[in-house]
Amino acid sequence: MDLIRIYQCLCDRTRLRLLHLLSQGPLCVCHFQEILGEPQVKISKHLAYLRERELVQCERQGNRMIYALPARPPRELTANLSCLQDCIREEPIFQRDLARLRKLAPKIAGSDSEACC
Amino acid sequence: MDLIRIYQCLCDRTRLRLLHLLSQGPLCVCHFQEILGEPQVKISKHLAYLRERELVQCERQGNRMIYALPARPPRELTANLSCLQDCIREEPIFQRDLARLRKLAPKIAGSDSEACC
DNA sequence: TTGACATATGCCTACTAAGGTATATTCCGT
DNA sequence: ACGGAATATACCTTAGTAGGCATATGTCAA
Repeated sequence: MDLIRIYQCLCDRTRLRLLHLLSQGPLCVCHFQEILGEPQVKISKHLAYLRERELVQCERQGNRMIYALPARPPRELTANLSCLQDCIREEPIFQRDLARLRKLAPKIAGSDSEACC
Repeated sequence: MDLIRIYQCLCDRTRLRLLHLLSQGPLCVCHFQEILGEPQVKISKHLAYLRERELVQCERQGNRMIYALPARPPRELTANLSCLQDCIREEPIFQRDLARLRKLAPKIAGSDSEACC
């Protein structure tokens, strides 16, 4: 039952924030740190949790790790992420995360080169 | 953040089955036992878990407790339950639960009187 | 009031999870 | 080969969860 793995991932606020950001597109760890304002170890551990349960993928890019939603996510994940979007539309924390993400967007666009952290 | 309470409730298989049945209508504990085929204490504890987090309501009816979804469920709950329905449509256990529920339906209809367990 | 039935609760054990601190790993540039 | 940056992991503590067994509570019927 994959569903349960998914719900387990969804029942932590930090992980919800990570997944929410990821549904806008791939991101590297330092951007998560910057947007969430949480310590590196916390972010890294939650990403590991998501990775082990295959809710996210990652790929090394030089010094950094770029995290993304799976290329072909299972139906249940897609459904739940879109339900999540619906549910949090008005939650301040998620709005704030999104706002911060948009501020970083220009940097990220050119990030093949550097411009990280 | 109510959402997290909801996801916490959703990350156990027994509770998913309970909620799934409840979205068809109210049920008493002994029917859950019969349908799920799980021990009374297990069912009862999971119902208590759901009750404490306000995902279900209950009402005494003589000797029995009738459980139901909240009269006016929060948006997030409705959304997630309908997402759940979507996701499990083809899962055998849930189909089987549903089939068993339908077999009980006649009994339940006349259950104001007795015909329980 | 007693007994039987339906349901809930207490206590125990094993497991998982979250967060923190310290340390390891991996890659880059020099 | 070395130092620094980005990220991951080990280990610890605390707290929450699941399930089982035994027992308690509440309600009815006689």
